[in-house]
Amino acid sequence: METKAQALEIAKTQLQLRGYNGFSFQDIANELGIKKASLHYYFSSKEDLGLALIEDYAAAFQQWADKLAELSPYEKIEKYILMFYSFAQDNLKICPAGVFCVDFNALPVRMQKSITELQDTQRRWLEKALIRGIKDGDFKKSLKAKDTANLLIAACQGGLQLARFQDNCRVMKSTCQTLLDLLTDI
Amino acid sequence: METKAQALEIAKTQLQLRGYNGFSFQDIANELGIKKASLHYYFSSKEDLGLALIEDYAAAFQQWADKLAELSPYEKIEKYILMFYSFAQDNLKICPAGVFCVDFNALPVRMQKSITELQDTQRRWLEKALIRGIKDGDFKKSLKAKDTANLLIAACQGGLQLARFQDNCRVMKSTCQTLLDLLTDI
DNA sequence: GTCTATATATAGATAGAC
DNA sequence: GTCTATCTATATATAGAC
Repeated sequence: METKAQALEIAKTQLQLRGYNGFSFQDIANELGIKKASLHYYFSSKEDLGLALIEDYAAAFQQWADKLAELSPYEKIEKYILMFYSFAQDNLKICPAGVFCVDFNALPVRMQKSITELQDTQRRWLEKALIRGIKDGDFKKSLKAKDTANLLIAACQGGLQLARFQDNCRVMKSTCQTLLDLLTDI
Repeated sequence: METKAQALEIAKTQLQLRGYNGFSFQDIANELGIKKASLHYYFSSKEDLGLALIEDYAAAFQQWADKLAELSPYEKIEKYILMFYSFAQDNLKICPAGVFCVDFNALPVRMQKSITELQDTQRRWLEKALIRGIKDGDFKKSLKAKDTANLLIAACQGGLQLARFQDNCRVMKSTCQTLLDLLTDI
């Protein structure tokens, strides 16, 4: 399964650097040093590869979230932002959701479903942390958890795009920090 | 110039619905009822079309901004959000910058420059409005104009993506309204 | 300005040998 | 598992007729 895992890693990088239509089996094969036809042994179609990518991201998020179970709501939100920031730090990558959103209407239905599911999972995770955080006083009492979760996601995804345009990953961090300050009572 | 303008309109719609690599000369030609080869009379290459698209957006923004000269800083920001919201209302379109950001690394250099220029223009416009708005008390005194401008752009672009995923344009509006409330002292 | 015809490149995908 | 060879579809792009 070594080759399959390697192929997935390469695909993930390409996806976040050049978009879903911005890389091909050929690109992955080149980097892997095999022929593109060989890749069909692991992924019968590009849709198949696309689904594997999304599942991989979903599994990684689940694993990541499990590790943070003991942290405070505020710390969880901080870590969430840092997870996205680590994308920007790595060659100004943007997030997979931002990538798939663009050609969403042109994607196979199964991929559309898988992506929205992943987004829903993340939004619910944020919302849950925010509900407790608002109650505990980590965040402003006046906030609505649902709207705030959406705003956080938007700031992260939008922040990554700003970083790429401005060729400076710190822009993403300061943008999200500005929001974080606004969410806490000062 | 009628046909050229029509082609640009179709391209703009396709761009915001399916991404830059998500439509072809063929698609435009079909909708226009001509042959794809004929389009090369107006746009010698897809890069040429891409540049025309960006210039078109830039001109539209300039025109839009000029009309708002008399408004208060707060009203300007409100209008800025509404401009993006009108994208979401129209078949859950996302913004051109969000589209081009994804395949940015795969785009011709001239397009990259043109896009970042457009983004810079919008950011400077926001920043200028915010500097006055913060001074006038429209917005919180503690805000930094530059960071706030970035946060607003991120919320708009990210909000459009959320709307598409959640298949609900109002999500974009409530997300930005949540931010707007945070930016004003309440 | 628009057409037909064609060139060229590349994508995703399959068949079958090794 | 990986290869060669091949198929089909589609993209951008050009030449030249009308």
